[in-house]
Amino acid sequence: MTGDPLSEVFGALADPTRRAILARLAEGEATVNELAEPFPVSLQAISKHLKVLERAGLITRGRDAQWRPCRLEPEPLREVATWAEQYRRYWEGRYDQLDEYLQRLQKEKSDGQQGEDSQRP
Amino acid sequence: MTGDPLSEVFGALADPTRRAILARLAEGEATVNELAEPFPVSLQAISKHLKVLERAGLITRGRDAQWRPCRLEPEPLREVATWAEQYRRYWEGRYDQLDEYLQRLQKEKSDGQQGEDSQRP
DNA sequence: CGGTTTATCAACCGATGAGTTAAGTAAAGC
DNA sequence: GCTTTACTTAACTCATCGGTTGATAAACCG
Repeated sequence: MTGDPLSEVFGALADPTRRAILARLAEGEATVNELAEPFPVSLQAISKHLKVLERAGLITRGRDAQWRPCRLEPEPLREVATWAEQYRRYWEGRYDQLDEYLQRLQKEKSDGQQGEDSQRP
Repeated sequence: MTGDPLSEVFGALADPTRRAILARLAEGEATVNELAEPFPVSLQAISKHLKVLERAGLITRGRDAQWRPCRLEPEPLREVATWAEQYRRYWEGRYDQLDEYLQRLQKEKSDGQQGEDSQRP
């Protein structure tokens, strides 16, 4: 994605196969073949998905002989939850004082319309 | 993205510009020009971002003369939060009985290794 | 009316994504 | 030591993404 960690994570999650892999890993470690088994794509495709998940920090991979067990790394998911929670008051339809203030300020700006070094050429 | 709603939402969120637009909209409705102002890209680029956000259900657009005020639509964000919350017990390091059972089952499978109609050719 | 402001649509471009097949690496097993 | 098993890397295809410029639509303003 764009490079920043959160974009990397969201980008990794924007694929149902990868989300399914995470769901599977929530049941415990698994090898690449085990992870690939349910999907109608090549093992190489899964290998790529795993690399994406790894880059995003969503999984880590160990070594056990020729197997490469994958493990769920939940920290980025916590960050996603935290990020989304910021908006909780919006989906709960509740707005605290600051929000109301900001909304009122916003409204006045679109009515009164002046000040604020805007981009008038 | 792949078509399913959640992928659409995650895909929309996988861009810092679009997340910044959402953050701005959390302060209240805004027009396209207002949203574009902070960014070093063309208005058309922002218009495209808005279309992506709209397709994902993250914003709606009204009509006020020649202006098209954008509004934050928090429902998909709630779904994101809910989705991520599924993994809460993992980042809290706590596992309930079912999880332990699944993990044990998983471990036994990788040790004992038989039964389970797997993909042996 | 003509011009300005606000925003979208269309065509293009380079980069990236998700998939493929084919070849390469690495450890185990006989 | 050769084969098998597990997985990765490489090279390619094709679609989509994020950005651009240029043209267009629609509503207001004088």
